[in-house]
Order: sequence, then C-alpha cells, then structure tokens
Amino acid sequence: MPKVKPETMTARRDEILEAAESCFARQGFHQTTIQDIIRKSKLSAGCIYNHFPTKDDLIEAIGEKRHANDKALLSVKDPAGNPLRTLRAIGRTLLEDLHKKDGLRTRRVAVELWAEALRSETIRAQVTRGIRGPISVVSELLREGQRLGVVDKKIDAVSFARMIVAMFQGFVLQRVWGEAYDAADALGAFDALLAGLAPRR
Amino acid sequence: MPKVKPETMTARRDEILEAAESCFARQGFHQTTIQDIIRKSKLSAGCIYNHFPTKDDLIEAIGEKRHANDKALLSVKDPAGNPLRTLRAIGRTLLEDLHKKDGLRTRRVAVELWAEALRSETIRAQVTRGIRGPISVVSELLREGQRLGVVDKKIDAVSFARMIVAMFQGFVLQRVWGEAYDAADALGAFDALLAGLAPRR
Amino acid sequence: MPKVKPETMTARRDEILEAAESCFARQGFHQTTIQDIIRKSKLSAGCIYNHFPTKDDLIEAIGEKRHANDKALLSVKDPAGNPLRTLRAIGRTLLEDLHKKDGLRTRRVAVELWAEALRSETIRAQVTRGIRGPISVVSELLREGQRLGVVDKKIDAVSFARMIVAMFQGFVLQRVWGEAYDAADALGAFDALLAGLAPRR
Amino acid sequence: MPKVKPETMTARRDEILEAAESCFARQGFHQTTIQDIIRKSKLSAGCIYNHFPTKDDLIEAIGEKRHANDKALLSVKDPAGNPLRTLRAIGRTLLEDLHKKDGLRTRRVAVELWAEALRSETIRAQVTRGIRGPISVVSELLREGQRLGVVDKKIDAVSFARMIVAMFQGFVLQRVWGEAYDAADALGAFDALLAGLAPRR
DNA sequence: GATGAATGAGCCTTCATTCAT
DNA sequence: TATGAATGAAGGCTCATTCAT
Repeated sequence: MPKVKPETMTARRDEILEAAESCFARQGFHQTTIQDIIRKSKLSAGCIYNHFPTKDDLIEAIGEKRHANDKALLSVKDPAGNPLRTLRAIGRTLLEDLHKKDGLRTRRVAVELWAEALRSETIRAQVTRGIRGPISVVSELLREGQRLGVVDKKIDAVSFARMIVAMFQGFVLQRVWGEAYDAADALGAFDALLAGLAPRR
Repeated sequence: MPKVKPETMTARRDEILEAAESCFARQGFHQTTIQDIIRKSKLSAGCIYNHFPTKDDLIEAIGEKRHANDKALLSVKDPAGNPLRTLRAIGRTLLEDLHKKDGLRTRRVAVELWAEALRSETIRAQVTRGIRGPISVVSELLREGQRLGVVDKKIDAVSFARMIVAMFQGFVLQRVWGEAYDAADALGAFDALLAGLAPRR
Repeated sequence: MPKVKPETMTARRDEILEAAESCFARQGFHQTTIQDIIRKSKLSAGCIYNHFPTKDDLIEAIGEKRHANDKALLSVKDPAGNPLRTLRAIGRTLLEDLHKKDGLRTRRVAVELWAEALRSETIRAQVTRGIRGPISVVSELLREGQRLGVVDKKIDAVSFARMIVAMFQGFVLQRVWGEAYDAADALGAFDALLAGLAPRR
Repeated sequence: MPKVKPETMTARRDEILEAAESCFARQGFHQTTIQDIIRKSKLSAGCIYNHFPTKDDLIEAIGEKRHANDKALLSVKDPAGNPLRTLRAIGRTLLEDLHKKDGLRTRRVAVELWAEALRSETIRAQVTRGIRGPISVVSELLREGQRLGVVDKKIDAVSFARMIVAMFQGFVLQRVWGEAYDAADALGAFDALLAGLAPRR
C-alpha cells in the first residue's frame, strides 16, 4: 500500500547526499549549514529531515557512501597474476584518480572525515574499517609475492602493507592541499619502493 | 614604555594557546567554543580577545606553534654521517614520538589543521610550508646517499622524499584513530623500505 | 448519495478523537503533535485533516465530547425525592468517578481545557457552558430543599451552588495532581457541608 | 572581583521574570515564544539564556515566584483570635484579591501552572506544595474552632480544609474564565458554609 | 589590561498543513 | 476518501564578539 515506490525514496536520499557531499567538499562539515544543503538540493528542510534525522546522520551517511566507493578502487587485478604488478596497478589507479578533477571532491570529504573521526565514534569506526580492507588486500599480495619468491621473505607483510596505505593517505592529503606533484613522479617513487622489495642475492 | 612587560604579554598569550590547544585536541576547532577556552584558561573573554582578535586567529596561532614544534624532530643527525642511518633515526624519532601518550594531543590538532587547510588559505600555507621542510631534508639525505653510493641512482630523490613524508602523515592519521599498530613494526617496515634503496648488483 | 455511509464517517471521527484524547491526556495539547495522533490512531495525516481542518478543531471537538460526557453525571436522582440526598448522590458519583483509574484520563483533558479556555474563546464558551448546567441543577435542588424546609432559607441558592461546583473543580485538580486523598473522606466533608445547610432552630 | 553587584543580577532576573509572566498570562506558556519575552523585556536572547538555561526553567521560576506570593495571603489573622473569623477574613481577602484587575494576571498564570503540573514533575511538586500550606492553616483553624466549641467536633478538619481549598481553586478558575459572579455573593456562600460548621444542639 | 554580562545573527530542528497519487 | 512525502515558517537555543566598568 505504499503510494511511492521504494526507488523514489532511495533516489531522494541520493539527491540529498549528492547535495550534501557537494557542500561538504566545498565548505567542510561544520561550515556547511542545513540551509546550504536545502539550497543546493532544492528540497525543503522537512524533507531532508525525513530522510536524515540529524545533521550528524547526514555526515555519517556520507562516510558510508565514501566507504563503499573506495572498495571499487581495490578491485584492480593484474591479468598475469603477478602480485607486484597488481600492487602497482592499484597504486596507479589511485594516483591517477587522485589527479582527476573529479576525484578531488571526494577526497576533500575524505579528509574532513579523517578529522571528524577524532570525535565521532561512528565515523572513526567507518574510517578504520575503510583502512582494514586495503591493508589486508595489500598484505595478501605481499605474501603472495613472498610465496612466489618475488618479495623478500624477511618483510612483515602486514606492517609493510599498513605503511603503503599510510603513504597513499599522505598522497591524498598533499593532493587536496594543492601540492603540485605529478602523478607520474609519485608512481615512479612507488615503483622504486616496489623494486626494493625484491629479495637480495 | 609599555605598561606591561612584553614577557607578561607573551606569557599570557601562551597560557591562552595552551588552553586552546588542549580544547582543540579534545573537541576539534568547531566544537570548541570560546567559553571552553575561557573555562580552561581561567581567563576572561575580554582578555582572550585582547590577544587574539578572532577565533580564527587563535586557530592560526595554534597552527604556527605546531609548525615550530615539528622542525625540532627533523634535527636528528647520525654522528657517523651515514645519510640512511640519519633517515632511519628521524623515522624512529617520529614513530616513537607518535606512540607516546603526550604526542597524541599535538597530533590530533595537526589532523584538525590538515582538514582546516581545505578551507583556510592561511592554514593551507602553514601546512604546506610545514611539509616542504621535511621533504627537502629527506631528499637531501637521499641525494647524499646517492653520492655515497648507498642509494640507487635511478631514484628521484624529491619524489621519493615526498612519498616518505606522505607515509609519515598516514602513520599519524592511523595513530590518532587509535589503530593498534606497533612503533617497532612500523619502524621495521620503514627499515625494509630503506634497505630497498640500496643499488642492485 | 454519499459514497461513504455516514456511520463510517462518524466511526472514523470517533477513532480520531479517541486517539487524540489519549494523547492529549498523556502529553497535553501543545506537547501532542499530529504525528503522535497519527501514530496512535494508525491513520494518515490526510485522513485526519479530512475530518478536522486544524489541530484546534480537534481540540474543540474534544472539548465538545467532554461537555457531553459530563452531563451524564448530573442525571443522578434520589428516588425518594429528597433534594439533599440527591445532592449527596451526585457528589458521591463524582468523587467516586474521580477515584477510578479510568476517570483520570478524562479529567486530565478537562484540566487542559480549563487552561486552554484562557486563550480560546470557543473553549471558554464550552467550559462556561459546562458549568452552567451543574450550577443550575444544584441551585434548583437547593431551592427545592428550601421549599421543603430542609435547607436554610437565608442561603442564596445560586451562589452556594456555584461554590459547590467550584469545590468539585478543585477536587478534580487535586486528584489529577495525584494528591492522596480519600474519596470517602472528601465525601465525608461534603456531607458535613450538606448537614450545615439545615435551618437553625 | 565581580564587576557587577549581585543586586544587579537579581534585578535583571526579575526584569526577565516580569516580562515572562506578563507574556505567559496573556498567551500561556506554549503560545509565548522567547521572542515575545525578548520583545517585552527589551533584552536579548543571550541575556535571557544567561539567567535561565531553558524556557522550562523560566516557567519553573515563575511557578516558584507564584508560590512565594500565595503565602502572603494566608497570613491574615483575626485580632480577637476567633478561628472562624480568621477563616472568614482569609476567604474575604482571597475573594477580593481575585476580583481586583491586578489579581487576574497572576491567577491566569496559576491556572497555566495547574495544567502544566500534569506534565512537569517539578511544577507538580510546586503546585502541591502550594496547596499543603493552605490546607494545614485551615485545618489548624478548624481544630482550634473545635477546641473552642464553635466547630462541630464530628468534622474531620483536614478533609474539610481540603474541601475549602478546593473551593477557592474553583473560584479562581471561574474567575479567570470571566464568570460574572460577585465577590460579595461568593463570600456570602462561604459565610453560610462557615455558619453550618457550628455544633448542632 | 582584565572582566564578564550583554548582544543578536544565525543555527538546527520541529511540526501543522498540503497535495499528487 | 485515504495516503504519506514534502513543505517552510517559526521556534528554542548557541556562541563569537563587544564594551562599560
């Protein structure tokens, strides 16, 4: 007996999130007022509050959305099955994504979330969950490399994976600050790092 | 012929900044009210506004203070003059500092500033200035290593330095989120990275 | 040729009023939202607004309903035709009704209406109309008593009746506040009052 | 070291309460907005909230104020020490107060509080506390009358006192609704009631 | 300089009401 | 008629900032 199809509900939700993300990327969570989102979405306050009970819920929903987005970037695979090549491909995808105009908006919101995670338990959980995936993907690739003999056996896969993830987080930061570094140069450095993983002798 | 000795001025300023930093670390810039800082500092609104015309000025001053602090960490030197050893010592200092309880307060504020840099031109300038120092110190060390033949000549020193700095930024993030990783493990991964810099053959 | 039988209309109306009264008794008029009534009645906003154009209309309808209810309590009669006995019977009925759990809900709404009467002309009219009936019933009984010689002739029937009605209003107030007084005790005091009406010498 | 004398604080508080009471009397608690009180008091929102953290606190403070006011009315005494005469004097004072234009404002607020007591534990406590004083004063007078032999010994003093208090509450209600009854008539009825207290035979 | 009560713009949220389906 | 998502005016409250003392 619902008069409106559930799809409409979801669509409306997405409209709101879209508007919110746009505002958040430009002004940050706390500088963005609900009025801004109302203006951007061309919906009413009441409508927004029907979908998200509080502003914080809206922020959390944005966090969840981002979380989902990020997973896609990790699904890159090297057809030949060489784990280091896969790792490189992932790095390349991330860095190139980072250097597209479009990627920036999302990244700005990500950085906002990183700071918000200091205060909100919920967002901290989202953000750390969002890191666990990449760390395990990367460490799995490193272990695979060790098994295949292309990665030094003495390396602790998880710690090294965490370091690589940290590295990309730092790249995101530098990027959203407008640091003028080249995707190619960054990828070059990453290549050098991967090259260094090869077993000695 | 100032009625109040400049030292008193500076001392008062520092009191205020100390209180502000403490509040900012706990609640973030935008969740912290001037009232919070008044409470913490046990000074009055008027007094605070005599020293800092706006809340934003206070935030910027905090940013400046942090900037100064960070420089100290880079002054580590290896007595033997081995640049990779120096690099390792710097990394170790940073990671250990990061794992001290006390270090966290400052880092939390740093992460706040990283997000704030998205909106404030002034803070963006502080933050990127704060990165340029480390990048040039590290790249200088790498070049020195290349000169000494302990670092692969094909590596682009600046890009690699930027990557290392990014890495440490990521470590900071993960740390303030309470990620349970070990300083020793992280240092181990960093060691492996440094080891990989050695020229092949 | 109405498409819906009038009974259905009335039934729906009653459903709504029933739900509204329940909410009003618990939370008062102004703390009760239409949403609360929607929830309680399991009807929709649109449906409720089809029957009552505004929230105030709903409140007025509740007032009207109460008005009707109260009349029933006055219809008590003493078979022997002794007016003081009738008066006592009425008092007893009211007091006992007041001390039934069920009676409280209605009384709470009544007290709400008493306050609302300060602002709404319509409700003030309802409430004062609601008092006029009892006053005239009681004063008629007193006059009858005077005629029969069981009530002191010097008493001004209308004023005394008004006082008796005031008394019961006060009892209602004290009751809804949860004052722990006994129906029997209150009736005892009322008896004493009635006894005092007898002519001296 | 307070720059402002505590008296000023109290004076400001009273200004606010005065404005609030005036608004509440006219429009009721829930129809009165903080803006109304701001307008009336010619103070700012912030200032009001410095003295009363929430609107409910303001309402409670009004309740407290009323509570204090009412006590004064009970202090009437009959110089000759006749308890029934004292009772009559109290009744007269109340009824006359009720029929002064000025008394009405306070009474309207009282009736608001009576309804509010249904929802607020705090106000319910105020209101019931406010009733206990009168009940005990009146019952004490009745007992005194019994001791002196001017009041029938069979009467339960407390129950009768409660009934008298209820009566006056009802008079207040009828008065604020604009019922056109005379103070003198009401007093006459009260006199009759008191006369009826005399022992028979 | 220091104090802290006062200011008031503006924020988040609510809720009576409407209207396309 | 019934539905319930959408509307938007307005409410309570906050907080950066000012200024008389």
